[in-house]
Amino acid sequence: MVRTGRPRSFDETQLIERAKEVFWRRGYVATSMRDLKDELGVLPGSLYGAFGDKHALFLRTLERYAADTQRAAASLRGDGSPLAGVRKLLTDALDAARLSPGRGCMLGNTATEVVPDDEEAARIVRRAFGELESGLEEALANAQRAGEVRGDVDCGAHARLLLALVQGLHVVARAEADPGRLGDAIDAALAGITA
Amino acid sequence: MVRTGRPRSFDETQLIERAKEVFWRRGYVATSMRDLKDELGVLPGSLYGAFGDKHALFLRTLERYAADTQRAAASLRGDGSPLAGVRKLLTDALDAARLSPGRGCMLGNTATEVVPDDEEAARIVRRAFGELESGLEEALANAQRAGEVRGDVDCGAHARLLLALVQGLHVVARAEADPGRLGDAIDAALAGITA
DNA sequence: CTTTTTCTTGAACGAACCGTCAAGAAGTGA
DNA sequence: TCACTTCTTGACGGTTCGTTCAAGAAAAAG
Repeated sequence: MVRTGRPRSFDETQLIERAKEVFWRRGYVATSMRDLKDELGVLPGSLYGAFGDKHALFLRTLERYAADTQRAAASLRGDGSPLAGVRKLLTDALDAARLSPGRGCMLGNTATEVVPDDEEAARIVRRAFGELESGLEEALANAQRAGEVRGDVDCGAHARLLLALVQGLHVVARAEADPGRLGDAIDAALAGITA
Repeated sequence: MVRTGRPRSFDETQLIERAKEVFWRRGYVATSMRDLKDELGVLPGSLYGAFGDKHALFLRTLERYAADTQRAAASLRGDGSPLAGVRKLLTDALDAARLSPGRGCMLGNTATEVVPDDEEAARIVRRAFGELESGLEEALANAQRAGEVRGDVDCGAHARLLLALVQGLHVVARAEADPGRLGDAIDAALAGITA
């Protein structure tokens, strides 16, 4: 069956990408449908027709963000020094916080702002955090096998530490006049486990 | 000059304390003046008369929260094992997250939600984070002198690590089904520096 | 072409928002 | 008691919120 009727004037995927930027920067509650209309250049009727309502659109953008995070976690399994990969994930997070202050990590923002009142958003965030944690744990275990990390280190516990550290860096960097000052916190976290 | 006119029917300090709970739990934007009216049992006219507007009342509650945090940071300078004090501060944070899920740390919540658009709130959060950081650094230095922490540890860097860890624990705990699982992240953070 | 279907447009809706205000209540000072 | 001051009360205004909808536009199907 071929699809009939007037075609969409916008690309849905691209629209979600741009809506993601808005929700990421401003948060769920503070972003109004008027904001989205202005920033996306799409009138309310079309937005509601394509996505349902504000909450559904938000979940779509959050899922997209989570998918990006999953890709970053998966790249930890790539080749090269596992420990260097872990360090890169941490410094990338801090660099992002330095370059785009006031944006943070959308998963952390969502955990803080909407998770208490939104079980669907909670599931997405929980899964993304879980993937990040297990990706870090695997990478640390690989680094351990490669002799980059001391043998007595609890990789699971350290993965949780690093996950919390990433989220904490995003939070603290927002209030810091010079977020670069936090770089040595990453060194400190890794100094304790390197062989 | 003695104060004339009808006296307040409520205790201002107590009201700020209760308003703090509401803002802490729900955040700034999501808390309406109607919510405050209902939870505090004080009508709008009195609230505006006593505090000015919603933003001013919020800053009062944030300052109170920051003062509590400062007290916690100051208690790190108390007697007893400095390292044990540091550990207690971390485990207390996690316990709070376990006992009151969906509340987090009001400083971190504010850093995420309102700091990008509110320089006054930013100053309060920045100062509180600074006090926490320097309190942790002092405690670590004391622990180092007492031989509880290895001599080659950079106490400033590790203080920043622990500050970010506390904030990160609050964030990650919100999405975690069993926040207690994060306890070993604290162990991991301290295992790397103990003598 | 006509019909049918889908999308776009932008005005409009009820609800909720923050903040105000006039009237009454409850104190102090003389 | 009578002024005077301050606080309380709750209705109200102007704005913004998320959402809907009727009318017109643009494509496919026959």
